[in-house]
Amino acid sequence: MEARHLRYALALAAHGHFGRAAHALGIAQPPLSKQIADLEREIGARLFDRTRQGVFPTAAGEAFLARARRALEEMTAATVDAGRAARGETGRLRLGFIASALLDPLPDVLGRFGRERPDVRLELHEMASGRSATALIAGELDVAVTLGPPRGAGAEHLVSVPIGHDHLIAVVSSAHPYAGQASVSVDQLRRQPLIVAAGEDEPAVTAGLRTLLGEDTAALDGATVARDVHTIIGLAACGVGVGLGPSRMLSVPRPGIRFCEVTPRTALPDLVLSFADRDRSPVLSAFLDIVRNNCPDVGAALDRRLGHTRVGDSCAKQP
Amino acid sequence: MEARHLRYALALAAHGHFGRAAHALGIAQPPLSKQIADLEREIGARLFDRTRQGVFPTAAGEAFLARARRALEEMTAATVDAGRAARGETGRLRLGFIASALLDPLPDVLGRFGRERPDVRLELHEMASGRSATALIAGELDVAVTLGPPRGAGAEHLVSVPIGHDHLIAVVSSAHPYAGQASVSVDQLRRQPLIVAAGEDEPAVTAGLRTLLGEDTAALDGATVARDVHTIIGLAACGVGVGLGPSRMLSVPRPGIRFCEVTPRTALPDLVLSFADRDRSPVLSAFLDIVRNNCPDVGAALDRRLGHTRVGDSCAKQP
DNA sequence: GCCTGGCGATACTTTGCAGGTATGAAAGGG
DNA sequence: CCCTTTCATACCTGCAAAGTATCGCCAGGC
Repeated sequence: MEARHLRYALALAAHGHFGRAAHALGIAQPPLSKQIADLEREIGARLFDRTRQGVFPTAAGEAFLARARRALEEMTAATVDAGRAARGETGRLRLGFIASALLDPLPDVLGRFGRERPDVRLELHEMASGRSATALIAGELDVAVTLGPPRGAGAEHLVSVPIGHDHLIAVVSSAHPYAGQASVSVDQLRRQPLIVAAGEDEPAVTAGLRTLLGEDTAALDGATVARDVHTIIGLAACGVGVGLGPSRMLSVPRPGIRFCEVTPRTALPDLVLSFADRDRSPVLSAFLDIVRNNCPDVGAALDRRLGHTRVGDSCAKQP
Repeated sequence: MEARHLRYALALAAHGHFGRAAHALGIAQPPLSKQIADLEREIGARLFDRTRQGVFPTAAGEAFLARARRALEEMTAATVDAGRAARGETGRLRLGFIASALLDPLPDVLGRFGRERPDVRLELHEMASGRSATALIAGELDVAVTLGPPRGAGAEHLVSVPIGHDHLIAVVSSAHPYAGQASVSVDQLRRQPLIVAAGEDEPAVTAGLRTLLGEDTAALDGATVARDVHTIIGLAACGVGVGLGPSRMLSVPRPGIRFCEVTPRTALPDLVLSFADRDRSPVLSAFLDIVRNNCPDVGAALDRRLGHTRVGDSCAKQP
């Protein structure tokens, strides 16, 4: 049975007349008679009563037509849904991100994306950079925002572009001795309990801190390890010690705390956006477009990485 | 788009390999490639990613395949449903019947029918014979059980067979003077208030009573008209008068009442089953089969009426 | 590095069937 | 009783689906 048979049967039922139904279908009457006859033979039951007063569906015909209508609806919906998915209007985007990214670039990007693509399901997974990288390589994520570019087995199949620079700053309670200072030195830091958000899953940050503090591993090893920047700020506000985190923290001012620069100024690993280089998903491409529009320099970096293979070509029509 | 395209796309997705999918479909590989290419061109989007590791649906492909699966399911369901409807396993039977038919033939017939055809929706409409007849002619009923064969415009297109004979009996309260009698005479009836269930919608019964009681129209005109036999019995039990009704009433014995024959014995119009002679609905034919099996003489009458045009031929396969 | 094998795409041929034209058969209506 | 209407049948044509042969491409192995 072919879709043609369904269309013909529905037209015949709608017009109640072979000649008019055939005309509406743009074919002659005999082919319609034959197709209906073929259909009835295949079904093994008469679907239409041919009377002088017109052609009417039998009970079997009514049952058939109800299903036929739904089948054709599904078929047109298949085309529509596929088109929407191809244009990235529907689908899913699994994003892994480091918590601090929620401070600066993500709110804008996710807001725009949600507004532009309301029917795309955004799956947001806050995780450390190392876990994002492995999940991305394993195909469990579509995009990742990490501190520093992903490393390790499989990372060569990822495209990574920096989407934000950062340097280290300190945060202390307003009551802290350093609270009035514009900046704190490395020596001052060594003399205080530290609060950092750098475990084994954030190798780039850990390495940066180690370089800054020199061989004095004691200061770092004794530091309180927080899971994210909000915890750093919270602990610092309690006076537990000096919090060390990305300058992105400045975007969340809060009473009872003070921020200080760290001298010497210490660059942190870039905030990096990564995705599989084979991934031509239109949803991903829409996401990248938004990231591109959000910060022009990122767009340039993206274009450099992707060369002339524009993401999104996969849904282009043939000439 | 044709159903073929859906089947091919699903096979390709299932096998992840053009060659094997084509083999499973019983065609060669190039036609499959072409059909998939045609489909993708029609949709305007690539549905499958051809990689070294295999052929995988894109996001658009996944959306398409989900709908395609449902469309094909609807199509097979269309065949199945049509077949069941053609065999009379599903559908609807609208039956109009006179209330007294519920005393004798209907309980058996409806019980069997419900057991044999559990998926047929039985629509039961208790109504007077006249209304049944007009509803049947208007196509609002499929079968009718009436007192006497339907008459009037359009009745010639109905097939009617008697399914039960009846004669008039009387019913009185146990306290009634006639209660001890085996039978009551016409003279005795004329001397008592009567209770009958014969209005203008039951012309055959009214005519029968008028013949019995002769020119003394007063007895009949003054009679209480009940809507059904149960009301006749109820009123008679209250001592309101002498109830006159079909002998079928005997099948509902009840304390506090007595039944008496009426002399002379007076035949009532036959209980008649009617349906449109053009109606070849398999559900109707199944219903008639049950009626036929329930009482052999009815079967013979049915066969005589229908001649060699067996009901149910409409769903026979061509040779 | 080159060969080889596997896979999908392409080119060309064949064929089956959808669709067109002409006509027949049956049943109402004037 | 003929004529019209309507669906079915017969036969022909052309397109497109399927088949055959081959190409191009990439990967993996010697």
